[in-house]
Amino acid sequence: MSRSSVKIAAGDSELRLGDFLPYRLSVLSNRISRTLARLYAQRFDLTIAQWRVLAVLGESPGLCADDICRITEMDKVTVSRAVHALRAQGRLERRRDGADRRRSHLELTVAGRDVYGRVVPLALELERRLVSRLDSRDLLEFDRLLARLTDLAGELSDEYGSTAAEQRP
Amino acid sequence: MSRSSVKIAAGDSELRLGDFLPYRLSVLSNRISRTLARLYAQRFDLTIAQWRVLAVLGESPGLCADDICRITEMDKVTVSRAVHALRAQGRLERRRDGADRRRSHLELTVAGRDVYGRVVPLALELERRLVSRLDSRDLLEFDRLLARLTDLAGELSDEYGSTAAEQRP
DNA sequence: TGTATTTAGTTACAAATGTAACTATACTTC
DNA sequence: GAAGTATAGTTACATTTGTAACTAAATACA
Repeated sequence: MSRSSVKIAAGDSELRLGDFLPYRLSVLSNRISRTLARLYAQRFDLTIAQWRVLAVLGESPGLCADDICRITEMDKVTVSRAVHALRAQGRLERRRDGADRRRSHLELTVAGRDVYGRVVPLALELERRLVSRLDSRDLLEFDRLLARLTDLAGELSDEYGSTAAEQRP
Repeated sequence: MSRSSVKIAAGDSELRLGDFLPYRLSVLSNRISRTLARLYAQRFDLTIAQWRVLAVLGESPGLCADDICRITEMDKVTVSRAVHALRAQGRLERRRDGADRRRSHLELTVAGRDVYGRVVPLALELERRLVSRLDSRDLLEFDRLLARLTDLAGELSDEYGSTAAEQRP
């Protein structure tokens, strides 16, 4: 098992992959994402990216692709492709902005809202099943720490991104 | 910002992507993974998969590819490719098992151990910088909940997975 | 003006990843 | 010990995904 009960960052100079936080987060996130992806793909013919675009537009109709990029942290190519796919499926429409004609406002069609209405309960159910076995105090705590770490990871990403930019040929 | 302080699974039937646990975990994991991937790629010409193989073998020399699959939760194709790349880079050698000749035991070369020795401190440093701003009680708590959720996510994945396609090995 | 820069979004290409089929060896059981 | 099954690992193909270059429109500014 583990060297000690404090697995993360034990001040050690050796590494155990199984205790390494980035790795452990990736395993958790992948397990959940794979499960969801299977659900979306099998029942609704949606990828994760398409689902996210659908989710954002279901919540906030009329956003443009760039808004979705910022909100979801997906890059613009990913969003562009998801939007195209959803348009091809007749689940989304776009309407050019009158003032800025580079921009298009995106909205779910009736079919899009229908899928949205069917996916959301399943997604929430999966989330509920995942967390229902934590007591509410733990859940609240996890929620808080997750938010905090996400902020910290953002800062860290900025630091490393700018300083390590050209260390190697 | 959020509807309430308890963001996750508030018993609601509406979904806010920004509060949705699978999404939030994915954002956190991706922020960290991107940062690390950049680090590994720029300074050591390593992908995440290659790094993981390196990490496992640095910790436990002589494992075979299949052991690495089980330990890392990567699939065998991913591992096979990472092993090939590391061999091509002269960072890893394999030695056929005498008793079972389908199997090869994998070991880092001198060059491999050298890279390993240089990556580990950077990886640990990144982890340490990430968590150093949580107090140790919070960290311990996060550690515990992360492990718990990962177990639960495994169970959930099995449940959802078994309904349609294949079982997990 | 008009020229340069920025921004929204797309296209084209390259790298990575998953699925499935395949090879080779080992194991089981009759 | 032959025939069928299981396992380790690879190859081939299809999808997905990221990177970079591009188009078109808007903005800055000289």
